[in-house]
Amino acid sequence: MTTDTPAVQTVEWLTAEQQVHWRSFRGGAARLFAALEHELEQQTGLSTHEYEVLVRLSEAPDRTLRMAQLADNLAHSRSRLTHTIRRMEEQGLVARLPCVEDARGVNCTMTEKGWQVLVAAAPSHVQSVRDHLVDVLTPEQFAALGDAMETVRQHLTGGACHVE
Amino acid sequence: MTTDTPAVQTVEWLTAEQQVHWRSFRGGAARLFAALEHELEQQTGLSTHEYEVLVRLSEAPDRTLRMAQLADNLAHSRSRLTHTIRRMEEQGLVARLPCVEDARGVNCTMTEKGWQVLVAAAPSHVQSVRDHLVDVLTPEQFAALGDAMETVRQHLTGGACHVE
DNA sequence: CCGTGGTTGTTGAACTGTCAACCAAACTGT
DNA sequence: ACAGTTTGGTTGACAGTTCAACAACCACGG
Repeated sequence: MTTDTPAVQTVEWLTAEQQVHWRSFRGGAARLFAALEHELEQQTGLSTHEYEVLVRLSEAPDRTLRMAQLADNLAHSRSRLTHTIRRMEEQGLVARLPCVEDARGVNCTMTEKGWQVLVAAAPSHVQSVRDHLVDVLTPEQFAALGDAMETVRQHLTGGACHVE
Repeated sequence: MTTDTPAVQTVEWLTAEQQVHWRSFRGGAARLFAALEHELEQQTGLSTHEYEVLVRLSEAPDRTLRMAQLADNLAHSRSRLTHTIRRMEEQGLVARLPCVEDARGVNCTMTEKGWQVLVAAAPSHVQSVRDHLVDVLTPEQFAALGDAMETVRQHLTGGACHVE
């Protein structure tokens, strides 16, 4: 944006080429995530959010994480996570335990059933990711995609973190 | 789950490197879209879905599209679009008219108010896209991102590509 | 020790999206 | 002409998300 132009348009618009790329990105990402969500749901009964919860827990020490850490990992709001975990607890996939060091805290851990469900779900999900993303691109394209989005992610989480 | 999980399955897992890229992509895209959604909502009161509806209509002949075309453009379900359009109609942003050629059809058109709202919203949204995506990457990175996701999109839509 | 302010997590209401059922109009084949 | 099928769009119930308010707890300075 220019400093002192009182012109009608102080905004720097996207070039035609940039707009094409932006729309490809938005449209492609939306369709990709929708397809993955749909296939995971059909094949395993899990939503991608539930799946991600199980993945994070499976990688944590004692397969346990504080609610806040889990929320940060997933970039979900606290309340959203509370609701998700309550539903998963009802299904027996996870359990909540009070946190010893901090009485405010809640430790979320995955149950044996949760582990089984994850192990059963992972193969088909990985296959979906390969089918619709990894194997569709050249290794160089896929690596470039990952690198670019890592830059975007770090910029969003490092720099001026918006309110909320 | 980690890639060196005992592979009982015959599934081809992601390599460690692929997994890093996949997670960067998923995490970066999720945070990016969340940030854009949040900023657009704060600055203009529109959701990104409503914004996209207005964009598509603004580009169509007579600023009018059939419901099904709009739904396909946005990759939204019919019922979702019906709900969205009903809400936007209540806000006076769009209007629905019966379709002459096909009595089943409904033409959705944007009102003058809808146009004004879009014109007012576009600059800040474009700026958000620049701030969090376009200007964070090199032009080459951004172009590669767009190209890769265009490939993904075409693969998912069966190669049938209507220009967005 | 008390109070103030920040953090952690939950709750319930309002909103948005999903899914299946549905109606009406258009095509299809006989 | 007409039953059967397909397409276009809507509806209502349900599931998931957001938002603001809240309760409980920590941490730090009088």
